[in-house]
Amino acid sequence: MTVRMTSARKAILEELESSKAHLTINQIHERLSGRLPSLNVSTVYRSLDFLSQNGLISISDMGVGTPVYEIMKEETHHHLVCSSCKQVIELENDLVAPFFEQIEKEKKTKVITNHLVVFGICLECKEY
Amino acid sequence: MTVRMTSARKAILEELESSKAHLTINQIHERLSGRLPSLNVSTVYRSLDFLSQNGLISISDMGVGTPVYEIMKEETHHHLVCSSCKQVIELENDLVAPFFEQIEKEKKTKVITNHLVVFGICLECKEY
DNA sequence: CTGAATGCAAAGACTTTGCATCAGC
DNA sequence: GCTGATGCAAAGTCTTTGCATTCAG
Repeated sequence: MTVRMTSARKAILEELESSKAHLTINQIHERLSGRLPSLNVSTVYRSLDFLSQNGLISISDMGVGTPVYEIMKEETHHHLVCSSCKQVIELENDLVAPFFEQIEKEKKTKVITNHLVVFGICLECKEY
Repeated sequence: MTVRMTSARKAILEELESSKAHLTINQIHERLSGRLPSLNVSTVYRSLDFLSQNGLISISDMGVGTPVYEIMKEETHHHLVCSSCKQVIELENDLVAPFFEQIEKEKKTKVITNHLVVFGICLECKEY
């Protein structure tokens, strides 16, 4: 079974790559409908399945109801999402890596959370 | 607008309390259909909304496709889910608390992740 | 009593699937 | 040219909603 890099898959990867964002299925479909007017939602579903199965993209739940998809990078990256204003704050790897190492050591597991999401209340929202 | 502790809401809370588990909407509905045969799924949806809005239960994504619901406890609790065999391993609070404290200090936020889920590969699955 | 919560059925949204056609390789 | 991927439409699943009825306070 040979794998084909089709225009749909390529377009999805490019969109996720260039936008560097977490996108929902519908956002991906909308954004691509300019370039690929006949692109069907079912193809987006199938392509996202394919790409995540093959480790090219990752899936996270950021608390918006549906999963979001993003390009899989070498570097892990992590976010703090404000439960109140939904703002996304970056958590530097230096902050998270020691925690993961600790888990791996104590639990003898390999952590593969490529994108950790922690929920909280941001500074601005705390003040009101 | 007065709040009513109805039999549906009470039954859901009791079920989550006694099972001490993460249950999906359907699991909750099934488990209660013995006690409340006429309980409708739509009531389960509405009740879970209500209970989570009011901080009595929490919602997490454990990677099973649908969210799971559980009783909100004073103590936070955290899990490592094996992406391969789906086994759930507890992460002691002692392991996680310092990490959250670090985030709160550096980001000046309040972390309210009551149930952190980290994905990984467990010891057994690593060996095969 | 009163109005919030429920049951029911219907609508809506989201996701998957079968099959003929298309297009990478 | 093969065969995997796509488009389309239809089916399936999950979730929400309107409305009459029920029941908690």
